[in-house]
Amino acid sequence: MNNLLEIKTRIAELLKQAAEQAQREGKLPEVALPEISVERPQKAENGDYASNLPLKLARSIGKNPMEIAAAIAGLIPATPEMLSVEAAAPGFINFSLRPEWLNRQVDSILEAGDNYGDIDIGKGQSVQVEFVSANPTGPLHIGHGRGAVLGSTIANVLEASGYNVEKEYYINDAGSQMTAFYRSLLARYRQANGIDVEMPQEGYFGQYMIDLGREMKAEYGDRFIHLPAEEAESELGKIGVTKMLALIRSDLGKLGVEFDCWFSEQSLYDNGQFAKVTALLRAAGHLNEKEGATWFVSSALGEDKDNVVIRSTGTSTYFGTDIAYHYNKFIERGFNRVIDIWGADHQGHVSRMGAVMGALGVDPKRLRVIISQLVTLKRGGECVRVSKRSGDMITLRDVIDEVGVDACRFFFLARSADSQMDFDLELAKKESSENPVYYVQYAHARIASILKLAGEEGLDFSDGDVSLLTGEPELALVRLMLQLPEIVEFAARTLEPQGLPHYAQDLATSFHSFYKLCRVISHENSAQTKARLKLVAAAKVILARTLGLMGMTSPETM
RNA sequence: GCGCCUGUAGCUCAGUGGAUAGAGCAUUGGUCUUCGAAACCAAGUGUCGUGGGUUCGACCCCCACCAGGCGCACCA
Repeated sequence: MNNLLEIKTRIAELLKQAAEQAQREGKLPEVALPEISVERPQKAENGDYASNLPLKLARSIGKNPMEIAAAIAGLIPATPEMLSVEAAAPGFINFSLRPEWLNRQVDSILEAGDNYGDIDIGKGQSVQVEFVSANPTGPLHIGHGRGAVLGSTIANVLEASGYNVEKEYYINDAGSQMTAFYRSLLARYRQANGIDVEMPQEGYFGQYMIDLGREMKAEYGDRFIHLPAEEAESELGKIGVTKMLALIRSDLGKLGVEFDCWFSEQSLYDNGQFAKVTALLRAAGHLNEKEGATWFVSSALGEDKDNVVIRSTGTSTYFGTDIAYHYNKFIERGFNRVIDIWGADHQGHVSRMGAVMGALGVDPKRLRVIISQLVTLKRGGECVRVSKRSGDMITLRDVIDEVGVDACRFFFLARSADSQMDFDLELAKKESSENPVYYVQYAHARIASILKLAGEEGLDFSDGDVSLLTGEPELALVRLMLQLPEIVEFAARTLEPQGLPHYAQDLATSFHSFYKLCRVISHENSAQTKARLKLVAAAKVILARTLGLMGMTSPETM
């Protein structure tokens, strides 16, 4: 038994066996047992784990929960790791771990090293996490940053949970927004060449397009001026998209986000996959023709209405290609699970994708769409615009430069994807410089500094005896460190990683508090010094792992 | 009008149907001759939007309403 995740399962088994034994012995009536939940009490005085099984049973048994609790608790055998099993009002059974078991785990943590926290709920299943996927029509804004941080962290957590993870960026390099981008670029390029032309109405008016037009002129001169518009658009467009993607890739790199695969929407047409999928759907009766367009009959699958997949002009809609894209994900590439992270403006798209799963014969549970709510950027309470369609904007890069990568990541992660958030630049800078981002990193740097000192003094603590770690601050820190696998498990199961930053803060608090109360390197007590150095080294492992999962750095000095 | 999300401390936000609802910021008081004071310790603040319901027990589940956001295209 090497971590608390296993202990939790073990406790549930013990409870089940004890309850069944009580029933056999006639101490409890024979009723079906409810699902046994084992939780972590909020108050330390209630032990390390608790179960509400007696409270749940009281319903069907019609007995006082405390009596049930006492009956069950009395039948739970002694185990090497458990100090006590107690019935507690109003009907809990509380479990406390032995200090001598707890402190021994410090050695396990050191042994596991960077792998501590790994669990195996994924069992090698393949899962694709697709996120950001912004049109390559301009720089990323703060909202994309939120999706990027969320997606990369979810990918990290799934990886740590035993999944085989692939991170993908879907490049919308086809469709009407790209056409608008091409036309805008041609207009700006012509303007850069001194030709007085108007921007297309649906165009991208940001300053970056003017810059891009000038850049094209600087690099290619008037090469595209004399081409027919269509040809110029396409030639310029190809180069422009490449440049935009490079920009996006570098912005994401700055945020610490990298992808395994950049998947082109256009490729779905080029390799015939779109045609293949529409043929399949048509054969299965999911498509019909109406008003000159081809519709997906989602109303037959429980949706409010049908949706166009191929316009009367013959081009596919976003929805249409997304069907082919998901066919590709599930059928062609065979991912066991797919997680799509979309912005709030794609909300309406979610339920019809569910219908698509049905039409493709794929279990809808294999697709999970996470909607990350809007981010409004503020500066001292004033709204700042982030739209790339019009005018000046603050880009993701600007925010990272101003606030810092680690602070950005921490801020995004601490909030649930479901809540829309105000990102106040002033507040973010202020809070991050004082707390909680640097607070956590400071704990790591402090530990690094202690270990450095130990090294300078030639202290070898590899033979440290962790059983000496019996003080309350020491054990409190150990208890918290051992929770990492549970934090990872929860995040992986719910795909909500906001537990990580909160856990990181708790760890830091526990460490700082320990540090204040317990002198680590002491010349009077070499055995205690060695034991505490082990504890501190293990705390460093846990902090670094937690920060690593969040995609944050673990500084040795600050 | 319909759908999704949100409403918790002055502010920004956590909160797996359970035991006295939490953290940071801000505010107020203490702590540095010893390993990093970017730290520690202590104090205070809540009709958990409102009203019903389910339950032994609800911030959490259900219904209605109020407020804010986002969708509801042959845009993406």
